Amino acid sequence: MPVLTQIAPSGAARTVGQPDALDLLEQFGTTLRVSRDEEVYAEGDPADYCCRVISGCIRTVRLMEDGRRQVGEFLLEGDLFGLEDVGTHDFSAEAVTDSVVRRYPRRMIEALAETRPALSRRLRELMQAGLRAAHERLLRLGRKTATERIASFLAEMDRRSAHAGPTFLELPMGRADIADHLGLTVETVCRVLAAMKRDGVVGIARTGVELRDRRALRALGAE
Amino acid sequence: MPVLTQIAPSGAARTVGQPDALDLLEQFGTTLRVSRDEEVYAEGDPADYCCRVISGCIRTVRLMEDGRRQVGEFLLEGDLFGLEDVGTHDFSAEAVTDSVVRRYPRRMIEALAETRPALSRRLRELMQAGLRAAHERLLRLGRKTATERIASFLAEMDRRSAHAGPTFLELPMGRADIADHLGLTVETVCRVLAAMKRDGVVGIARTGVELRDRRALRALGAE
DNA sequence: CGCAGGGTTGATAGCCTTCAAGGTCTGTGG
DNA sequence: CCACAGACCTTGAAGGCTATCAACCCTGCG
Repeated sequence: MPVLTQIAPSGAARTVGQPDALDLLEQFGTTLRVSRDEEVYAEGDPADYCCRVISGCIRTVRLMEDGRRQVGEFLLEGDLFGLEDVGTHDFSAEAVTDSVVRRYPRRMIEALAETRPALSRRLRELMQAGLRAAHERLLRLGRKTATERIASFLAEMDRRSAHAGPTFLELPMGRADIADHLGLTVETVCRVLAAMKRDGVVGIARTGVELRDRRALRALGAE
Repeated sequence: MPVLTQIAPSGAARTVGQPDALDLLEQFGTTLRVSRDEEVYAEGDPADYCCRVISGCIRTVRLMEDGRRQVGEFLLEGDLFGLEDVGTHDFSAEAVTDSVVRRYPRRMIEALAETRPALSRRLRELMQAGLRAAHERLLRLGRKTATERIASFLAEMDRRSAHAGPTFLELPMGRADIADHLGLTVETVCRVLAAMKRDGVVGIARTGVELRDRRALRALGAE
């Protein structure tokens, strides 16, 4: 099954048949099924593999001694993760929903990158994108209010999602995951979403939000 | 002058004469002098160059409409920056102190990386490190208290610094820069530092802190 | 010697958290 | 098909951490 050629470089749908340098890894990949809340790998595990989300949603998680939790990022269909870890994983990776993950041995990636400039370039591009995203989130956590964080998070998910409906944005993760991603509490996430609903910016469902006013949302996100 | 061979991969002193894949870029580099608060490049500038700190300290900065400011990171001697930007720079880069920066054309880097696996690998390593650092900072901003942020920041700077004295940690940046890096205000930075001083963890000077108790500092940092 | 910029300290306020109590949905078993 | 249990979500009240506002201090420099 030519899984990878169905999946876009950045997670959006891409023309089937377009070759991707990452396809070079395909023959060394193994498929992994992870059910909801199951770990793909744990913090501290040897970072022998890089992974790619085939379907579902994965979160990276860092846990502090006292239980405080940071969700580093949410990975969607097509996204790679675990690429940055060397030696051991700094964050664990857990399934937000039942997911399928394809796993590639890091040694094989490194070896192939030595002789395949296209792959090497592709990896570099992916990490550049990861860095830019991380810096964006740094601003979000460092200087934005709760409302701005949530608005910009929704806008980000909107951009990254496969756009099932033009107006409904699916959020596979629970409120707690969102809170731990944005440096907030569950209660604040609920309250802010409720306020946005009152203002007619979004409609709220358990599984996602209806984007009633994307312009207002962007404005609230202060981007 | 073989500048690069004097500078370590990770910013720490390295044996002179050890070849570094980055040396390949050296012939295409140009040296730039930037004085305090001067820009190396602005947000939105075309990202035609990657830079490296030869001496001094650089900060990356993102400004919001209303004046809120996020300092993405501080770059010290040997650090590369601007590596992640494609098209245009997402953050500006400014000199914290009078600095010397070496600048390499991105096209040249890309071109060389195509044929030099060692360089390509090195770039990948640098971005991996950058990603890990960014994720660490995400945890810091998302889930840590003011005291924890400052303690872990000091610990980070201690790790990265060239260790002039074994006990005095130089902080080239002002309190405002630290605040904007940690998502705090100047006043909070001052108060927390004062509290740490009262507790005998650090001594305070305008230009840095004396690390009186590194163990206590790590504990305060909640790492 | 006085000024300017950065640093420090104090008082008050506000945003978000914490603590608490329902409410709602989903899946499971009768 | 329905009832129930538990997880998740939502809403309310009170408190705390950090921001804001304000004043003062210190230090380097013209």
